[in-house]
This record gives sequence, structure tokens and C-alpha cells, in this order.
Amino acid sequence: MFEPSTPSGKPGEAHAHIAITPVPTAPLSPHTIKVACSNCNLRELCMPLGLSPSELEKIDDVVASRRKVKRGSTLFRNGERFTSLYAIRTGFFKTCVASEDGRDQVTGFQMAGEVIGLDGIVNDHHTCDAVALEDAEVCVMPFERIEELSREVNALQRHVHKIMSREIVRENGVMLLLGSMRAEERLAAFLLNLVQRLHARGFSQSELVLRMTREEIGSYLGLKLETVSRTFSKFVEDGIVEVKQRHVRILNTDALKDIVNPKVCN
Amino acid sequence: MFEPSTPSGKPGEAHAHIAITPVPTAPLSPHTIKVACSNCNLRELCMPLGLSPSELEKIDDVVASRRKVKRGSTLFRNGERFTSLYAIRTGFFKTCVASEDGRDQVTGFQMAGEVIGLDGIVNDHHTCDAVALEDAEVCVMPFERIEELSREVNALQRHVHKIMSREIVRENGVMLLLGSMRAEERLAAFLLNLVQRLHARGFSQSELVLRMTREEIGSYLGLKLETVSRTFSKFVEDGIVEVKQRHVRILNTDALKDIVNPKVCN
DNA sequence: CGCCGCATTGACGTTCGTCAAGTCTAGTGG
DNA sequence: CCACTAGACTTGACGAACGTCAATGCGGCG
Repeated sequence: MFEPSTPSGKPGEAHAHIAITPVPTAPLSPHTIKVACSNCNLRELCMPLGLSPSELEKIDDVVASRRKVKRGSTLFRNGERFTSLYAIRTGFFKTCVASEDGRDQVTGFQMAGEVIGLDGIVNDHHTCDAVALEDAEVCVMPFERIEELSREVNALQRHVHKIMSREIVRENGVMLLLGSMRAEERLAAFLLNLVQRLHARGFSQSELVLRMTREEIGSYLGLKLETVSRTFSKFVEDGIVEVKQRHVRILNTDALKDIVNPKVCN
Repeated sequence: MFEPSTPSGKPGEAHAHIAITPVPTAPLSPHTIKVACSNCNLRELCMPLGLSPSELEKIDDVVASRRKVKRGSTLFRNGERFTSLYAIRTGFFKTCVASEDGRDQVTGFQMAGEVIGLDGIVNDHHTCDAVALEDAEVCVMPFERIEELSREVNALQRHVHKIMSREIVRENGVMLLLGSMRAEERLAAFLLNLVQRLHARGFSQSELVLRMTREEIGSYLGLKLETVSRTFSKFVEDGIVEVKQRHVRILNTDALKDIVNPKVCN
């Protein structure tokens, strides 16, 4: 489909790191650098394909700046005013919502090339938190500019619609998972989804490093951290995966798929 | 906020019916009639507010036709080609996704003024079924036209974005519910949500008729139908609601709210 | 009037949550 | 370089919540 430029090459020794080694030069303005999409290697992921050169030039204006987010800190928070969407350049995020009485729920994990902040459009305020699970950098795309440009560039308009629709469909899938699957099925589906997205970014099909804790996985999957841990152990016993803390190697992808979608017979 | 024109009036005797009595005249073309938004009483719900007269005129072109959907039949199905969004005029729908092995999950219940079909945009094909739970009528809005018009009418563009964002936020809420709430909390949240949306359409704050079976409620809430039934019975015992089959009267809204969001102290 | 789908209720089983103890690892500072 | 510590993870025992299975009741529609 498309050629990954940065990663790939030597899997095994180098684990699936999304983070690019941080540039040591200190930015003058706090966390903002000026750049362009047209020669960004993630363009295929966050921007529409098949643009004409003139359109490509316009598209560059979508990104107002970049912003670095340190591990553990938030890109935006529930209640904050919504101004921009963010395309992830490097790093890994979680988004989570909270109920009034303090419970919270991880609603997604996002990686390079994915866009976050869509929740803020309805009410001009964000309704969830976006937290960096490792040092990250995002492209800040003021939504006003996106709307403006997508009136001129049809492909961009279409693209924005698709991104939002994709998020809706993804959440439908999570609802299916939360509503009707058992612990093993949930974790299997989770691993397959993660590794598939990483693979699309040039990483291994069988090896991954979890950027989140068991508790965060559990929150996403509607399970307690102990259940996540036990289920990992079960998979290890069954020879389906190897797990060493956050390093996971999938030994039998078919078995995982079979857990998610049990075939009754044939 | 806005004046409901059709319902309201005499609650109690007339239960919360969304359906308008069907027009007896048989349509010539199968289920399609030609109409305009500009004088539709649901405009405030599915269209942007504060349009200029000239914009209003343009907006009328968004709706290509209307379509009647009989109770139990589908408006669209998983796998079908996506062409249009649908604004519900009358009736009540459920949307549901299915996993390959046959399990299915209700992802939402939609009523008059709400828009369905957003899932189809990403892949040009629908990824869920939309089933009418009572005889219904929808406005067919070809997505190409929507995109075209929203390039000209900024308010429409913004509106489309908001509708999609709203759906994302709604699903975030459902994920919180499915991931972290217990049966009573889920059902309480469900009832409050339904009655609130009905109230916004001019119906009673305390009385409603469920258009769906216990099984469908259960699917939506990630519970089995027996659990839904038992939880209803529990609420009745506690004097929080009256239930007679699908007729529900809420006796103590605060108690329901308290179940959803337990206050520890003060 | 009788049938069928939907709903209720009870008894029992399974899965997952809770609580608690103990282990491992990465990061820190001496 | 190593010991120490805090946070993350694992594992076990037990219990609660919900699912499963089955019997029965009810109401709407033909």
C-alpha cells in the first residue's frame, strides 16, 4: 500500500518504537516549531492522497505549528476550549473520559498519523483528556483553517469527513467488544488491533511494546488490571504469546483471531 | 429553547408517541415523496439555526426525497453501498453492528430529528444495520449534495461537523457506560437519556413508551434481557419507576440520577 | 378465542472483581 | 557500581454480579 520510510529494517533487536529520538535543540517559543506537510513522511496517514501540487501547497497551511508533549502530560483536557485538531507526529496517546463521580474510561489509544481532538467540535469544548503515554510531538491544525481550506480543496473536505466517520466506526467496534465479548476475546482483539496498526506503520507484525499500563488496558477493555494480567498469563500458558512486562511477541496470530471470532465448525 | 409544534398538550392519556399517524395516500414511486426543509417543524433538530433566507432555499436541495420504512425493515444494511445520510422525520430506529460469528450489538437508538448513516462515509459502504422499530419516515440526503452545499453554506459545513462530533461524544459516553457501570447504573442512565431526548421533542419528562424489546435494551447496555428485566423490577420495588410492559413512568428522577452518579457524601 | 412473541421470575453456574500478598523492574541516589 | 525504592505487575483465595437455563405469565394480533 505505502512505503514506510523511517522504521522497519531490523526488527527483533530494535523493538517497535514509535518515538523518534528527540531533537536536542531547545525550542525558543514554548513547544512550538514551524513546519510543512508537503514533505512529511506521515502525510499518507493524516492527509488525503492524490493532491495536485497546488492543493498540496494549500494544505501546508493547515498546520499552524508543532507542539511537543512530555510523557504524562496532557495535550488537552476535558472542559478546555476547542480550537484545533492534532495530528500525531511521534509518540503515543490515550484519550479518556470521566464520569462526575470520578470513574474514568480510556476511550482510545492513538499513534503516529492519527488525528485527535474531534470530540471538541460539537460544543467548542473538549469532553475528554488526551494524555501522552510517551514523549510526543503533534501538528496543531486550527479547526477554522481546516474548515476554510476544506471548502476549497474537495479532497480535504472528503478526508475530514472520512476521519470522523472512521472514528465513529471504530467506536462502534469498541462497543461491540465491551458489550458482548469476554475477557480473552477483548484482549485478543486489542492485541490484534494494535499490532495491525503498528504494522501499517512499518513495524513488526508479531512484536510490540505496550505503551500503556495494565490498568489503562483494562480501562479501555472494561476489565480490571488483574484480569488483564491473568488473561495475558493464560495466553502465555497456551503458547499464543510471549510476554515480558510490556514487551509482547505474538507466536500464533491465528489462535488470537480464533479467540476473537470463534469458528464453530467448518 | 424551541417550540415543539406537534406533540405535547395532553400527556398521560396519550403516551409518548413519536410516530405521526401515517398518511393513507399510497405513494406512486416506491416509498419516495418530494418535500422541502424550509417549513419542516423538525428543522431545528437536523439543520443549522440562523440561516439567511437565501441559504434556507439552498438547504432545501439537501433532501432529495423521503422514504418510508416499515417497522422491522431496514433503512440500510451492513455492506450496502453508502450514498446518503438520513434525517429521521418520524419513527424510531436502532443501529446495530455484528461480529463475524453472529453476535450483534445495538450501537444506538435514534428518534425524530436525528441523523443516521454516518458510519458509511469512511468506506463508501455501511458498516451497520439501521432497523425501524416502528413505522418511520426519513429524509434522504445524498451525501454528495451535502458536501457540495456545505462548501457554499458555512453554517451547513459547521453543522455536519457538529453532528459527527456529537456522535463521537455520544459513543464515548456509551463506552464509559459499558466499561465501568453496573447493571442498575446502565439502565438508569439509559432511561434518563431517553426521557431527556423525548422531552426535548415536547414529550413528557416522566413518562415514556419503549420502542424496543428488553433484549435490544440489553444488547445496547451490554446486559442480558433477564438482567434488564430484573433491574426494572428492582426499580419498581424501590418505587423509582412504574413499569407496565413497555410503558414506563419515572416516579423519582433524582433517585435515577443518584444511581448513575452516586454521591458519596457532601 | 387461541396463539406466539415478549416479559418475568427462580435456581444455579461462570466470569470477573476484590482484597491481599508477594515479585519484578527501572530509575535514583549514594 | 550497587543498593534501594516506588510503581507496575503477578498470583491466589474468595465473593458478588451477572449469565444461563427453565418454567411460567401476560398481552396483542389475527
